[in-house]
Amino acid sequence: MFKIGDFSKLSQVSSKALRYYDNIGLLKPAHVDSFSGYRYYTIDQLPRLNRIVALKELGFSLDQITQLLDENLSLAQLQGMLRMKQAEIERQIADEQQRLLRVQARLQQIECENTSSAYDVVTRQVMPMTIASIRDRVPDYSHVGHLFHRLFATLGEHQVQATGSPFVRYHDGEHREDDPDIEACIAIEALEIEHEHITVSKLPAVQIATTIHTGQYTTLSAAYGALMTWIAHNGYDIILPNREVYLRGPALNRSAETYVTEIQFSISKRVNI
Amino acid sequence: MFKIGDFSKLSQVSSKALRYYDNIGLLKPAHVDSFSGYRYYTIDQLPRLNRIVALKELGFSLDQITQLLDENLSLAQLQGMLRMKQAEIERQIADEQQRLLRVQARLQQIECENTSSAYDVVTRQVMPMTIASIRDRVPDYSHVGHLFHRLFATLGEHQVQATGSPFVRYHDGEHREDDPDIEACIAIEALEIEHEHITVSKLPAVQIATTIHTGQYTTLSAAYGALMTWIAHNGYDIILPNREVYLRGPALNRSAETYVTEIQFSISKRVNI
DNA sequence: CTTGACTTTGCCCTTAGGGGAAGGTGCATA
DNA sequence: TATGCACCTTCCCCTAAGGGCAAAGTCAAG
Repeated sequence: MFKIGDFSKLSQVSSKALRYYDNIGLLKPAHVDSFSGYRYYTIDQLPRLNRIVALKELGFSLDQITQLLDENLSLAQLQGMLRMKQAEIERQIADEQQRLLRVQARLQQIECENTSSAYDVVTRQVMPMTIASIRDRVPDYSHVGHLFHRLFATLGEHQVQATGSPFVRYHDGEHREDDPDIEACIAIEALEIEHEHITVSKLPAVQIATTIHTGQYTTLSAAYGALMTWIAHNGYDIILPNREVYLRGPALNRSAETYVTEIQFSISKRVNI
Repeated sequence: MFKIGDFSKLSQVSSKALRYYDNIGLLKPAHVDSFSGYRYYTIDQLPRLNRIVALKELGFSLDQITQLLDENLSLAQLQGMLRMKQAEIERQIADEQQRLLRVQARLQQIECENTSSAYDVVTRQVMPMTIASIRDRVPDYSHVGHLFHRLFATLGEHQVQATGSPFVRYHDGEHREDDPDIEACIAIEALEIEHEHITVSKLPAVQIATTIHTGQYTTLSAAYGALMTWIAHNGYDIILPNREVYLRGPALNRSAETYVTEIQFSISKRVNI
């Protein structure tokens, strides 16, 4: 019979942990003095404690270990749990490696440019939405306002409720100053409209990499650069078209310095063969 | 000005989290209505929130992010934090891979032997200790009792306090039935003794892989087998000598079925070149 | 008998919020 | 203007696996 401290030294498991295991019913002492409350363990309990520690190192929670030990389950069940654990660990490793990649990309960027980027790139989902849009190949970017003008005018005529911020989709494979293929979009309540020049379509939910640009549109290219670099360094592929969301644009008649624009690229994890 | 729900939709950060960030001072709303308590956010806060999310995905804690954002630190400091993070993630990945190895070893064992081993192998430290011992090359294992007899007799003569369980150290590179080189040991309070045939030495703290065998000594080899297999499958190298700790041995005059023995191999992580 | 080492229970603490209750607001509609 | 209804607020409890600390009780040796 060992007191808790001796058993703790023997097994190298803290007495706090031993008490906890007692509380949750994972390892009850062989004897508890009913007067003093002292816990007494025997050497026979060491194998069970060892098993607990071993399973803990495999990554099982104490809850799972309790089940594993008490509901003495079949070999097949144990095998199943191990396989699940295996898959889980593999997923975790992949996550960590992804994280490592991001940290390294950030470090590399600091080393190369000797500056920390003003753009923080984040991945997230965009919700699916129904949009009304006008798509056209226009001479240059200054015509975007015109497209939105036509779009909103038509929606107004039909009394269609727009929601969210207006955005454009760029359908060209690469950046081009001249004759870009632009689609001016706005999310709408889901309903049917018919009108020449206006298309209603549903955009599915997609995973995107996104960054926020604050300031005039003439400096947007820096944000594009940061975003593209990030995507390349973090092992993603771009899926066209990309979106440019005008979170705060010219509509408010405020200074161009206060414009806020979000750039979104739909992405998928690059498959390395 | 967005209410918390709108800002949440915009950023894909839950409003619960936004409130939490407000509480810990990480992201205060641009305006809080003093009457209703409603939080109002502006689009200008999106970059900061984005930065928070980005840093969170790098693995920083909210506490660290608060420091990173508010104590606007130098590029060198940021670089330092990133490097530390990098090292931490690399360590984590190594840990997970170790864990994966263990799970796979366990699965492999089930598949090969179609049974779950009775032996759970655990790694831990043994504390440094001062021991008294008698080392001898004896004809066979049955002489171990004799060695301990001499050891305890001598300690008794000198009134030396023994602590812990007696154990032996096997100095032979491999298992041999005949003429093994055996050292019978017992931990003692640190003091000087001189006596022919008895050695006092200090054992350093070492990392060990250990398992517990319950039952007669004739079946110890199964435990050895399980332990050796585990060590091989988990990428460790053995450092001699190994110890056999008699947690409950013949001294109590109980049935040999109740003997409890711990086998310890000092290990080091195998370097893969 | 005393002393010191050990043990007990109990409470609060840790991360990053999630879930839910009770009650107050804001906006659109009848 | 009254009323829904969706949204917002604070408050409290919960998570996993114990760690730290405090007050009080116990054990064993001298």
